[in-house]
Amino acid sequence: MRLEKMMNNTPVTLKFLAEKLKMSVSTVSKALNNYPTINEYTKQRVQEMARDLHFTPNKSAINLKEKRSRIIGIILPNLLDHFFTRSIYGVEQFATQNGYNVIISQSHDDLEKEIQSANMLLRSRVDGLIVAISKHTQDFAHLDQFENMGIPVVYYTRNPSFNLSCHKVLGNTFQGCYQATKFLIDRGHQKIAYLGGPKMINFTHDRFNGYINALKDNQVPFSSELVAYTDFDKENTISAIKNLFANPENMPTALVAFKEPILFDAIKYLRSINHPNFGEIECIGFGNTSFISYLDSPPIASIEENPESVGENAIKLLIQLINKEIDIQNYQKIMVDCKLVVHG
Amino acid sequence: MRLEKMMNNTPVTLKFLAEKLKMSVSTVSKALNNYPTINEYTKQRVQEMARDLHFTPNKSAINLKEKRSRIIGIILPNLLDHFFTRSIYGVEQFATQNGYNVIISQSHDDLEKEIQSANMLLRSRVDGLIVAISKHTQDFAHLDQFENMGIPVVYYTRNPSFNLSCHKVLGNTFQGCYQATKFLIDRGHQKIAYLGGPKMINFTHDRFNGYINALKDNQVPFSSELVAYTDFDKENTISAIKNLFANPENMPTALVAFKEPILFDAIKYLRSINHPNFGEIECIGFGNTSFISYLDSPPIASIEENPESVGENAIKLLIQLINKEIDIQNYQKIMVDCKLVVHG
DNA sequence: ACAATTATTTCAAACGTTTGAAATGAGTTT
DNA sequence: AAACTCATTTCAAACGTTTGAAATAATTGT
Repeated sequence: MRLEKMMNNTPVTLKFLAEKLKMSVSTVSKALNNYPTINEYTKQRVQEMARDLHFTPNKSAINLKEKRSRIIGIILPNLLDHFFTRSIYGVEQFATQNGYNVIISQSHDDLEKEIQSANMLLRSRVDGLIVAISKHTQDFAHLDQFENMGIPVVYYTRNPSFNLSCHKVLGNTFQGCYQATKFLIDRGHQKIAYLGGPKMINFTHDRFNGYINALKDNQVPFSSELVAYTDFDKENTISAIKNLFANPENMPTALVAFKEPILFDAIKYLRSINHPNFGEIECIGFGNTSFISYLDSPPIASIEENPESVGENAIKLLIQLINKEIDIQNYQKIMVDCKLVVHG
Repeated sequence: MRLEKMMNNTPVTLKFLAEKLKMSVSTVSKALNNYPTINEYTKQRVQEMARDLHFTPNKSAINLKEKRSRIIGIILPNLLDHFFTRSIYGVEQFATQNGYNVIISQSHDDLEKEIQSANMLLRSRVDGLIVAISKHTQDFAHLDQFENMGIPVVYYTRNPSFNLSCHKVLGNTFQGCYQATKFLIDRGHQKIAYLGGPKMINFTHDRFNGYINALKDNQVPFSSELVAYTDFDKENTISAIKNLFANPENMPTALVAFKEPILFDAIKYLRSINHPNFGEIECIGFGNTSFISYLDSPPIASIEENPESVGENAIKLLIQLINKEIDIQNYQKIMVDCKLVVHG
């Protein structure tokens, strides 16, 4: 009988179960949902039949009826950056514990694709959205739509710097950079170079401020010669490094870098030119990449951004917003501390 | 007026548009779907109003009516392995081009989680499923459900070795390993060690066969001393390497490894013990990790598995199955060639 | 002016659930 | 035996769409 059903591909619905059991659809529904008004024996019969016939409730129908999907949407630039994949882990963990499923969508740092993803998730009537915006997102109409429909949005990591009226969960990148700089100072460094990231990214400045403040608080003189900026392009990184190490009078003995891949390019270059002090230069970057253990001249430490924790904070906030435990207009800003991991 | 609507949070539906426009719901629906029987002017009015009021069709309702979701499910072990994230890229690309959206779900190599993911996707009535099974998947009931409901499933990369009756898309790991071994032979190596992966993984043997056949075809003598197996545990890799390099009479000059992270552990170990021939040993592993450029003693080449292409082949096959261009029972097996990438 | 044609709009049912209200049935009480 | 409980089941409407058939309106030909 099961086979028949499957052969002609009529899906098993409540109605089908009801006919088989000669009872009404509502009894079947209530039995499966364990309503107290349904007789125990009836429940048993229904549940057994449902199991035997592999009844699978149709989520579309339920969503339609319940006016919610129990789906959380995530939009992020890409899945190749371990920061994001690790953050997803934190989101998923807590989401599934709370009965939510997660749809992940990549923007590939393309605004058009981000808009498409947003529209798709809106049509799917996600109950909430977690988003790390693309590099090029200036206009937020496609994301504002959600709030306009009462669907809460939490921005994480990459977020609209100027626009204060939104929920944010961010790595405390100031604190991370401060800590790293302080660590190097404590190890006796007085000439600490800072290699910053793209100036458009909003936390570039926070990181720089962490560096500056650590110097100041520890009476280490600041020199603008020791600061340079790059992006993720190798050539630019090399020319930035050339500048930093240009003045023999003011030669850095340590380096704090915006992100590990950039740092690796820098280290590689310094070694390739056989820089005289290469062995003594101590480096730290944001990231804590697992590959560090394979490097011959590894950074002395990493600034671990705790992406899982960032993700977890984002989903926790989002669920509170969904449950209206926090008013959607009561905009929150959560900072997640970084941790300095010293490599051994 | 829009604001009112949004304030009391009544979502904009076809019915709402119809009332505003004083026409029937079906006219509105047909106008939005550009039915030829609807008057041009009416279409304009409807579309304008829909735009102004930010009408967003409810996908659940559409899915329910159309009995399909235009969603493809993907289940894979995790997102930290770049093989998988790169393969997703291939899937997404082609899927969105064909009007499908993608839901990604991680099993974390846990059977229980894989079952949950499968059930979730089944309830969501995905139109098709692409899956790389977990390490521990022996029983396939949770995946067979899909085919029983007429939903096609394509297994990719990790797949049930014994069970022939399923659709598969695989990297041609035999060819990849053959090519790598041949490359080393052509460079004059006669003592090529082979470091294999976990024996449970089904393509471990294919790779070994690639190695063996390349030796045979080129009249290089095979020695079982030159073969060892490990898993992803560093300790086991080191003891495997110790065995491979134990006999001074039979010292390898080259090494083919199952996967790059394993190879990196091996290289690291060999250097750490200051192996006398370290500089001459040429290594190749599966993967083509982007970090290779930062290593001091990088592999001479990588076996690029073309994950994007594997993903693309999987989704193409799946869509053909969904469209019934290929019969669901007509099980396909597609092999995607690897490419040897020589590092420069 | 009237039928015949064509263009356009509306009706109504369906998709698979959920759920409060109404109906039924079986005991209990008087 | 009528009235009242209480447990259990069923009814019926609703969620937001789509779509073939039926209805209506507009246009044409005679």
